[in-house]
Formats: sequence, structure tokens, C-alpha cells
Amino acid sequence: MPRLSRHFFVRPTLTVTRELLGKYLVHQTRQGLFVGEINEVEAYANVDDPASHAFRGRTLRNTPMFLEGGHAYIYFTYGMHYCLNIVTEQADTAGAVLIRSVIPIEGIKMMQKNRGGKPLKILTNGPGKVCQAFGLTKQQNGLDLVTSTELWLEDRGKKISRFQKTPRIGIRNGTNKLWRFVS
DNA sequence: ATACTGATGGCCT
DNA sequence: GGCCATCAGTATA
Repeated sequence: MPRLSRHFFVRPTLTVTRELLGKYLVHQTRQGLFVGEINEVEAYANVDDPASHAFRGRTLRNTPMFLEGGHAYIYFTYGMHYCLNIVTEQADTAGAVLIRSVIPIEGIKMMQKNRGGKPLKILTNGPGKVCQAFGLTKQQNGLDLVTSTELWLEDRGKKISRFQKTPRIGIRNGTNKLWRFVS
């Protein structure tokens, strides 16, 4: 499979964000293989972005955001949900793309099991839902998606011609930027 | 259809 | 102590 390599991720965050639409998220687990087509993303930048976890500099939690592009940043929020981000930019420059939604492609039966039997329409249409369906937790935080045998991204030749730009969801600051892309 | 709210815990000031 | 890059359920129309 044509796996995304380092140079794809080590670019400006907004470029990577746009190009992640239509790419495939793959999680290989003992339970089986999970695959989804990314169809909703959000860009989170560095110190100039008040919505970004990196806004106030490096902390214990946001450390993966400062790694070289291509790593995973998975954080725990609201006491019960995990959210998956794809780290962008070169090392020491924070930047990440939040995976807000995917279209289930493979491992749908297991995704439904992980999600308590929810129907296809609402199986993976939210950042917390994607992690729950794919079995992603703190365990995968910091993984290098370029070299990992467990978690990576693929280009399967899908072309995205049209997509919407909107403000990001669930934030208080930085709502002026249209950094949420939906295909 | 939209609007509101409780659940629940780690992180940061 | 306050604040969440959320979700599912309930209420209201």
C-alpha cells in the first residue's frame, strides 16, 4: 500500500490539513485491521493560534505536537474521550491536524462492537468516535506514523475536488479562522 | 430540525 | 478550581 512518508507531513500545517482529506487512516491491532477514509479535519497551529494546545508553549500533554511531522498526538478530553491528531511541520515547530471524521472502510463489524452497536451513519463522525471505533488511546500517543507497524496513513488514489471551509468546532478562541475542512 | 445538559477526569494556572 | 479540539440523551417545536 502507498503509505504516506515523512515529506508529506513536514510541510505547512494548512497544506497537510487540506491534503489529508481523502487519505486513509489504518490501525493494525490484535483485534484486526481498521481502515477509514478521512473526510473532516481541522488545523491547529503554533503560538499564533489561540485555539491550539501549543498556544502557551510546550507542556507535558502537548509535547508530541513539537515532534517532527508524521507523529501521532492523541489526547484525553472531557474525562472520557480521546482525539487523534497528525503532527505537522519540522521538529520544534508545533502543528497538528485533528481527525474529526472518517468514512468506515474496513473492520466495520469491530468498529460497531467498539462503539456499542451504533449504526453506520454515526459510527465515526466525530473525533471521539473515530478513536473509540478504531481502538485508539493514550497507548498510541507519540507513535511515528511513518515507521510504525501499528498505525499509519495511506494514499489510495482518491481525489478530493470539492470541500467546505468552516470555523473550527468546540473552541472558544480562534473561531475567526476557517480551518475546518469537510469533503 | 435545533438546543441544552450531564457525565467524568486530566491538565494547567 | 476552572476549563475543556466530546458525546448521547432529552426536550422543545
